[in-house]
Amino acid sequence: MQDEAALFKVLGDPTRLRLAVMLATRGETCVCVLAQALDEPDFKVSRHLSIMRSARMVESRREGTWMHYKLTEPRNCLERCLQECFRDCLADHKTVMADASRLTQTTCAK
Amino acid sequence: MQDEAALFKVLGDPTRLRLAVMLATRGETCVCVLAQALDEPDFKVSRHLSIMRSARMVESRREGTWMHYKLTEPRNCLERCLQECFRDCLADHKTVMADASRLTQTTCAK
DNA sequence: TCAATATATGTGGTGTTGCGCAGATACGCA
DNA sequence: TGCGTATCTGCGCAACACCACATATATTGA
Repeated sequence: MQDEAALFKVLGDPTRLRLAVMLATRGETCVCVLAQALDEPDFKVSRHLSIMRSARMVESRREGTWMHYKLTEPRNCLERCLQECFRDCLADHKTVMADASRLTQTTCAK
Repeated sequence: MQDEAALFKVLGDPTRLRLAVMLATRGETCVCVLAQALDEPDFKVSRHLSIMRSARMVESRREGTWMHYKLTEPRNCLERCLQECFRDCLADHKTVMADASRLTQTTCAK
């Protein structure tokens, strides 16, 4: 049960929950875009993403200097359920909408 | 988003997650039964239940010296989704099964 | 009123978490 | 090789979380 609780624990921080919903609705996204969306310093976003990665909730892909993050494929019922949750219950949340609208660019500068 | 994260945070502790699943599958249950099922001291179970109640995740009903707890009716999409999660994804978890089998009585002594 | 039972809470100790800052690292390009 | 941009990490601090123990409260029934 430790592992399952750990998943919830990761989502128990507002910044990480916003990131999770963002990735669920947008798919793979790079750190600079996420930081702009959330209006938080990049080191903070980066640190939370690394916590999420430790829990295998997200995975990263490097492309030049940019790091792209996405949700991992759900590997069991619980992970599937939680991702549905992000999309079905949280995507239209006020804060999430504000995060999305804060984006002036949909991808990082090339 | 604070509120939503707070919900996840409550579930981010193994003891509370076990309690949540227990209540989801058994319905209203009294503290002594929960403590026996989880094989944890009653003051610990009681304390975690009170944390869950602060988050309005459970509600209590007194009957004599006993306190019965149950999950609150879900009040939005997220709460509904999480309760489905308890029943559909976590009810057959090894730990939860062990909790259930540890019960020699299905209700507290009368 | 008093004892017994069930449940809740105050307390202190210890470990964990989130934060901002500063500095480190990684990569691309000149 | 050296610079600039993007990202990550070490650190110290303050706040919080969980635990076990002891004590308090609530209720019933003698």
